[in-house]
Amino acid sequence: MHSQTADIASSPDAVAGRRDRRKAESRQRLLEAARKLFVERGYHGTRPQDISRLAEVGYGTFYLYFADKKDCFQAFVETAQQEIDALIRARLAQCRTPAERVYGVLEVTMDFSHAHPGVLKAAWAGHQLMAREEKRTAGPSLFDQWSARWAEVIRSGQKAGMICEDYDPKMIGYAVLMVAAAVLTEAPMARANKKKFLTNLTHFVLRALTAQRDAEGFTL
Amino acid sequence: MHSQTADIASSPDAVAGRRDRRKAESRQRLLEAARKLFVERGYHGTRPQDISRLAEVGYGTFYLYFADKKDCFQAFVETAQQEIDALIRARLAQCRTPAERVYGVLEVTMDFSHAHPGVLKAAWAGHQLMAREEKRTAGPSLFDQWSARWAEVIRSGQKAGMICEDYDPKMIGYAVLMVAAAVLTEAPMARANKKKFLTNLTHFVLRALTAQRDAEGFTL
Amino acid sequence: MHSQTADIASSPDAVAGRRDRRKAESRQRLLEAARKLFVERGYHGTRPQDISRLAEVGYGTFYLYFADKKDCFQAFVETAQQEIDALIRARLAQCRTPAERVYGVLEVTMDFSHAHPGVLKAAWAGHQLMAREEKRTAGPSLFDQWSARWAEVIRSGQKAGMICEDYDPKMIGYAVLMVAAAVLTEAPMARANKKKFLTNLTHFVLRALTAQRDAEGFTL
Amino acid sequence: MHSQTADIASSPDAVAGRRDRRKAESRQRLLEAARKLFVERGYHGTRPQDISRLAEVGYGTFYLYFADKKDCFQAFVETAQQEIDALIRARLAQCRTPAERVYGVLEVTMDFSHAHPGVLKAAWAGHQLMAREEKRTAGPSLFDQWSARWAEVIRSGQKAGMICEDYDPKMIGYAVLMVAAAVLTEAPMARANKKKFLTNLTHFVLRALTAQRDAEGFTL
DNA sequence: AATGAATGAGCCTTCATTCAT
DNA sequence: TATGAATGAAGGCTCATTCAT
Repeated sequence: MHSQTADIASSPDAVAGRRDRRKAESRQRLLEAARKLFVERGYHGTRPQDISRLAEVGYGTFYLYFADKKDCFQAFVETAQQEIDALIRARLAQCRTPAERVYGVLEVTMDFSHAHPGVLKAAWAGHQLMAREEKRTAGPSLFDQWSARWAEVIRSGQKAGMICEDYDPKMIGYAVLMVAAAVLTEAPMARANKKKFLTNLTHFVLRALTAQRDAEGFTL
Repeated sequence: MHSQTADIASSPDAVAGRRDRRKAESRQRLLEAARKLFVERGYHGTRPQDISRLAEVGYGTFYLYFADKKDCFQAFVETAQQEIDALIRARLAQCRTPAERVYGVLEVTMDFSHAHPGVLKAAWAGHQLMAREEKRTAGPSLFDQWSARWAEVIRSGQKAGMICEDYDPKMIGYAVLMVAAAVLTEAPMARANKKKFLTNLTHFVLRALTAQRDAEGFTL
Repeated sequence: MHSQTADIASSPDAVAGRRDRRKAESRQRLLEAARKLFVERGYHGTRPQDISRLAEVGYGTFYLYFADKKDCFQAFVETAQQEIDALIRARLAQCRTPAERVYGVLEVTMDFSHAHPGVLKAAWAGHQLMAREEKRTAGPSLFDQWSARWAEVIRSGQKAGMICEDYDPKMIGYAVLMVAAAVLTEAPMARANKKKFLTNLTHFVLRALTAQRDAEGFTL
Repeated sequence: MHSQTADIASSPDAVAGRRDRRKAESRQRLLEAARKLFVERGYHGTRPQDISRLAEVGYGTFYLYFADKKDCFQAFVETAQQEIDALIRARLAQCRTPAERVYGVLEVTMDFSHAHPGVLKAAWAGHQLMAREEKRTAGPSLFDQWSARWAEVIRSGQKAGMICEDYDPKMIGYAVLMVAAAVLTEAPMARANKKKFLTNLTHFVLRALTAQRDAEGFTL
């Protein structure tokens, strides 16, 4: 019984399989450590060494999985981006009206922000940091993607007659994004009274978007 | 014999005066150089030496006017803050209705942002950077101050019955601030079509704020 | 049961034989990769990992065949040395007069240098590198051996009355060696006009060596 | 009397002058330390730190005077080159016949090599090292320059009928250079019996160059 | 007040080597 | 025999700050 499992376990494929798993584990642990530290101390306050130590691997191991510190940070940003993105997509799939969508996205974002405090903030701030220092930012940023998605929501809302037609979708998409970003800047009031904050923001956005007669007195 | 040479050169007061002017000049030049560099290269990309060189003073001179690099950065932030603040105050003094105020603030902010590209963005981003690294941030941040001011605008608008009464002024103040911040994040669309961008944002905020019957269909 | 499977596969001897061949193969491939890389990038520019990868064996395999990087380098040097040595010996066996020997050696060296560009140069330069860093250089260097061989050629030429008797064989052996080294330093002119370069050098050395009346006018 | 000298000493120009002297001193000490260490331990065995420590300046000071380690090494090479160059020029100015020139150059080189053991060798070996790693080698190498100079000597000797006309000056210049290089490779025999070594080499080169009937028996 | 050479702790990164599989 | 993930000492270099002048 020992020899049998041993034979199976020691086949080249099995060895490679175990190695791959080990490898994936290391990367995962480094990424988790990186997230924790980047969030707590920011990009410049975090050394590759610190990440390695927290991940309980050697210093050099860091560079087996990331080309350099920047690469690791970008991996962190992308991971956070994908996580929240998946959540938002899932939520949006259940929403029909623009109102539901707005509320849904804000809620998901806020929930994520509470479950993983500082992550989105760090990812966002750091992303801008990177943007200046080098141009190798592959693809459109988190910011741009979400902005574009909001623009799309607005465009379809306009077609359905539910959103003011005089809006430029891209510009207003950007504005909505900024309001949503209020959630992740971690204003003290947001932590203290989540539900109320969420309701206020949602009303704010929906009233801003909803097609209706403008109140008298604000001709520009 | 001392008085004699002094007479020839200038009176003690005049000497002191010139010294002060010279001193003020050095500080001023350092501050201008700092602004340029912090905006162009960011906090971490700017060395005290760079600032000194651009200001055409000795390296050591930097430390005659600033305790350290951070101190200099904070001076830059405060200066930018005061400049825009003065402009906003002046503009608000001419506005009566909330609508005017909103439009006015957005316009002033945008004009400043175009006149001094990157300054507000750098000041804001850098401020957040500082906030994490040390707690010695004197006084409330640029962000907090403006947020409070918007809250005040909203509160008074509510009293006048022009702004929805169900809003929490602080929370919505924060939301409006975020939209205003869209102006200074330098979205490409903002530069390309300033007037349109401004109009869109203003409409957005005003519709969000204005007290009126909610459209049917967005019960939360 | 063991013998059975063995029979099906192959006899123990055949297995061992294949293993040896495999082993020799790995070493051979590592050595070839090492030569290529040491020549292209030099000692310090070549990592054991690079050699392993080019040889298409695992990183650890390198250390099954070489104690360390230095050991591998020395193996490369020795191999190159043996190769050219064998060629020179073969050529010398056909030469009778010192003139023939000189020309023969220069030609062989040059041919080798063209067939394997950079190898002798790298071996020579690297050898000197090693010499400083550690004293464990086993045996006399390539340089010393050849120098000694030239000394021998000269000594025998002097006995035959064909080479100036006032020369110290070792010193002049060294001088001839340096001229021969010109061949492997890869001067641009050597590549461009091989035949002419070779003729010039050979004449140079032979005239220098040949016993004859000195021209008037160069009393030292 | 004190105030007077103080006034003179403290004038801005005097301060600047003292600073410049101090600065030049630091560079000089770094360069001397660098030479000592590069010669003793070679390029890869010498760390900027070591150089700084030996020069008794801070680690960072090194980088005030050299862009990087390579730059420092090149400065060392150039310095050595200029020193020996000046000596050779001075000597050549006194020589009339090619014979004198050859002997003169060999003697100067050897004297320098004895006075500064290892310097030329290190400079030469290191120069080749650099050549592979980067192409920013400004201007022609030590090697190329000297080779060209010998070529010139040979060309003029040919015109005067003192050097065989069938030689290609550049190729033979290269050959002579190699023989001269024998001096700086520090063969053991060179140290032991300087005068004899020098005489042997000089005879060797002069016989090689001198125009005369070739001995019978070495048609190529 | 002004200067700029000097400083050295600390950063990011590499690579020869090991060892569990 | 073969593997390749893991290691961490060591390397080159930067930069905020000081201090003698």
